[in-house]
Amino acid sequence: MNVRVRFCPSPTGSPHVGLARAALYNWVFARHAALNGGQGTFVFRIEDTDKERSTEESYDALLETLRWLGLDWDEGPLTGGPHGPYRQSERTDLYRDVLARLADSKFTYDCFCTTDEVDARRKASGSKVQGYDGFCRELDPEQRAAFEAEGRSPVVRFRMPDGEITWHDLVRGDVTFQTEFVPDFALCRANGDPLYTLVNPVDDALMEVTHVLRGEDLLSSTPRQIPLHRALVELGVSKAVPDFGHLPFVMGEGNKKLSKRDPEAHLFSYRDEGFLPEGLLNYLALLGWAIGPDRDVFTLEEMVAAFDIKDVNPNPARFDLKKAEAINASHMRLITLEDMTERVIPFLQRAGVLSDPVTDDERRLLDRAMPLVNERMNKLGEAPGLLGFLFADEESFTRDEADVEKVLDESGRDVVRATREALGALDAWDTAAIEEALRAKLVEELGLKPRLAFGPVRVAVTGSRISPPLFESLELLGRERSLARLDGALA
RNA sequence: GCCCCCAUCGUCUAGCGGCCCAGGACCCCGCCCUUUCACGGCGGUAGCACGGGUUCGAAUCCCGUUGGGGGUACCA
Repeated sequence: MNVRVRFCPSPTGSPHVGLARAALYNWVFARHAALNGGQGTFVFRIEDTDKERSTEESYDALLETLRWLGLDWDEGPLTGGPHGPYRQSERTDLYRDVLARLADSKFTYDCFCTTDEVDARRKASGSKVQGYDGFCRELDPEQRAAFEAEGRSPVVRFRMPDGEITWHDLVRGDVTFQTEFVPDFALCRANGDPLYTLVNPVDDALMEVTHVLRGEDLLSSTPRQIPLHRALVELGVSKAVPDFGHLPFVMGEGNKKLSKRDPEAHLFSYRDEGFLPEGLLNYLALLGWAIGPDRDVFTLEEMVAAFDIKDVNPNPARFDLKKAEAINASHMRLITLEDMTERVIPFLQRAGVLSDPVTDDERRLLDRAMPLVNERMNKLGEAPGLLGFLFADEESFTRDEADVEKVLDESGRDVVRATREALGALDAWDTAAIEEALRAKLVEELGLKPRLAFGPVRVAVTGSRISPPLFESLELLGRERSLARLDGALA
């Protein structure tokens, strides 16, 4: 099967997770189609016809989103392709041409009505149907001249056919609309600017898109787009009407469609917190699709092999941060230690834990420390909190105030004093020796429970009650610095 | 208002007429492991929205009700 799908966001605002899920499903659908000798093409198109709202910043963010997720596009911005340009703002001539051909064949007509006039007529007639009433459908030359004499310029409307529009939705099955409820819609503004209603189907036609997989919010625009596609086929602009599949919404906390306003929605916040792209992708995939009855962690490749649009669940899914984090955590355990080390470095640099570039000493210490923390992290962003104490010099090292208060009270300080004494007398400085010395001193000699014995030492040395294993940490910190930290805790 | 979509544990889902007094995952709660925190292991609570059909048999098919969501622009 020859499949051409597209991802066509408009560059307004910050990319959100619903967008990423749509990109993922389209991408996977294309890659799956290419698996058994078929062809699958993933087209990336920018819908920036709304000059008011589109921004260059948002355009860049869209590119960055796909790059970060690792969803490569076969045709689109930067890479180009046979159906370019891929930004609608650069395709105006194409739309003008199609518009002219549609008008010549009477698929469209000029409409001079104002919104107020349409509303007034609807009120007068008592019609339940919202939207345009077709008033200008058959304007004669005199009426037209009269409107123009008033200084009005027309919008272009599509002439909706009578009857019903039915399509077999790839995720929902048959969907039917009576066209009496789908009024003639505007394709282009009075000032000549083409609208989404025109450019989206026209580009899908021109770019030979075979399958339109998009959000459910566009379900009700499909009965308008199908007749337009049919018109384009009739005019020879395209060969076929694409198939449609409407993906379920991604909902937020309040059971509302996740919007760009919701903080939960912002894709980059996940990246910045240290989600792995493969972890987020895996979670997003789960919002409407399952790889099997008792499995929910998988790789992109596995998803490509198993994905079928027919298996996509039509009901809306709620975004659950806890589950997203859990899935991400599973992927953290799937990557190698070396890989995780590389990925964690930018987070440590941003937090000021490591220099940029990383020095040789830092690198050596990091390589020794990573095995202590790699299974303790669920997100890359947790690294600075876990490892910071190892890299901090004594001036910048700080302890968590609440932890100090809780653990380093009088008895805690006694423990630290005893520790200082035991470790100060220690010859060898390795994990085994340190553990042996501390157990002998604190547990056996002083009779402390391990929990009470090591807690104060942990806070004294790492600055927190939560840290990598203590004895290993002491070894990595080194004798001098460890003793200095113990002294510092007593000062 | 009108049109359309949706309906299995709190959440994401498996289930496409008998294998289901419904399986997995997250969350939550116990227990084990344990120098903290995580990891890991074991166990537990919890669901087919409701009402009619169809059928020998319904979570699965049909109709209705209720509930939720979206659309209703010279936005996308």
